[in-house]
Amino acid sequence: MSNTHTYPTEASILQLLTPPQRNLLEAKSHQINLNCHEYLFEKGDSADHVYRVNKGKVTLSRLMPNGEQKVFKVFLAGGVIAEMAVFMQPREYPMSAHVDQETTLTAYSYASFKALFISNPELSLQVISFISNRVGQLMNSLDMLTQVNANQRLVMHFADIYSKQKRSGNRFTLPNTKKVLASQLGITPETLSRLFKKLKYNGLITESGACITIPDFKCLCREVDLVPSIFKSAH
Amino acid sequence: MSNTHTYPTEASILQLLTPPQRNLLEAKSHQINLNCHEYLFEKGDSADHVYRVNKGKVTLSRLMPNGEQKVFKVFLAGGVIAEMAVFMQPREYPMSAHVDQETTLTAYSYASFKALFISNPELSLQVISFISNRVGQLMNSLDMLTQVNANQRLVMHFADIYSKQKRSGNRFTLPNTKKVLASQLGITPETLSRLFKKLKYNGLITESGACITIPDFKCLCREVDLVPSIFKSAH
DNA sequence: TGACGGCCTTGATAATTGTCAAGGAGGTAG
DNA sequence: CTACCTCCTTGACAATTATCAAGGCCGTCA
Repeated sequence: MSNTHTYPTEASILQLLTPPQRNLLEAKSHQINLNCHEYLFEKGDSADHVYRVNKGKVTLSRLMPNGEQKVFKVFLAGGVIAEMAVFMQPREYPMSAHVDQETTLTAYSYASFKALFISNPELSLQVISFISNRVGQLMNSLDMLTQVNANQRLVMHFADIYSKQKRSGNRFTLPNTKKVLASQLGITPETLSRLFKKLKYNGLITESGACITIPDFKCLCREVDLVPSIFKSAH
Repeated sequence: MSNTHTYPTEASILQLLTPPQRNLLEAKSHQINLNCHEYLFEKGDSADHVYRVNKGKVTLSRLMPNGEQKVFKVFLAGGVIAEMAVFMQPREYPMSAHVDQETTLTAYSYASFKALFISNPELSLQVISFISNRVGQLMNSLDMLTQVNANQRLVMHFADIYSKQKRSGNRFTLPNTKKVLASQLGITPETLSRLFKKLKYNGLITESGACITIPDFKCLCREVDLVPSIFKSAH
């Protein structure tokens, strides 16, 4: 589970900044090093910084009503963490972030962002657009997770990963362990294992290590009763 | 299903405005009347306006992969519609809004909001906060709908409604039909009916028309394996 | 090397939820 | 008043998913 190659990262607030604005932010940033099993922050901590992963891996998770730890998201190099949390009120991280390998990050303070926004009204507008889009995506996920079954969720997740990894052909790499994947899909590892088994048995996917190949995407969609048009919203 | 009494409304962007800002917006607004079975907008329409419900009821829904219409939300008098959609890119409504009774609304244009934000950087900051909070709420809903069972979702929904209706005692009123409620919870009407039946049989809730009474909330939580602390996030 | 501890898989079984079919209650249009 | 129509309920059954238990695989660490 090493990640020497970099994955394309999702859009972040940082990309809305012009080079001068970005320099201003970088000038006030500082570096952080974390060792295995350390926490970047815990749920409830004052949300004073946005972090960018330079090397390593950060896992965001939260405690569920049943007492289990649910993985919300995993950030690799390039990922930007807590870009929403610092603007929420009360300004507290809504979940915990820990690392299980040596990780280096850049920390940008809430105050720097605030200063940038105040002095750049057009930037603020872009940020409002950006976050509104995130709201739209979340509403889509919300339907997705309630209206479709586990099989369909898995395929949609494949499409999601695939669209973020602009690599050759019809292959992509699972960024996490299957246990984590199951947690993200809201199913148990056992159920996930069985879904994989069935898809492989039917020749709809091929698995070699963490690498998945999908010979015919439309065929896969048909199998699980999904219209391919859904994937326009993926990205 | 008349709604002569008003329900407390959720927080909206409009409430962030100072009186002068609000006046500016109102000056450029216009009124809209809709009759039964008319559409306010349909999914994909250019999202040029935010609407405020003055009288009547507006239902937001979207077409699911399986071809069914899923109700996302119902707005009564005071509700503010599409306050996020107008800032998304592409600027299109992500779902459809229709009315099934005579309804009057006030329409505020995207351009007016944009002008306000550009000339009031502090307002923009507040809006960023506001939307970020919405993101946090949606992430909570997301967990909720994937990690907990239908029984627990129902009880959490009760808590949500209750917290928004600051009325006497341990009673509250269901704002929608049970069919709509089932759709919002992501279950079938049949399943919902059976959940109600079981809760009533065990004396955990009493039902009289659209009015629900919960004698002992903690007891209800215990029954469905929920820690009451979850409800701090409600509202 | 061997022991331990994750993760992944598989089987057997149970719990949850959906589907299909039918009927009652209540409202509305003709 | 009657004929619809929709919502709500209930029953029987099927599909989906979780739970419990066990074993294999593959690391790390002593």
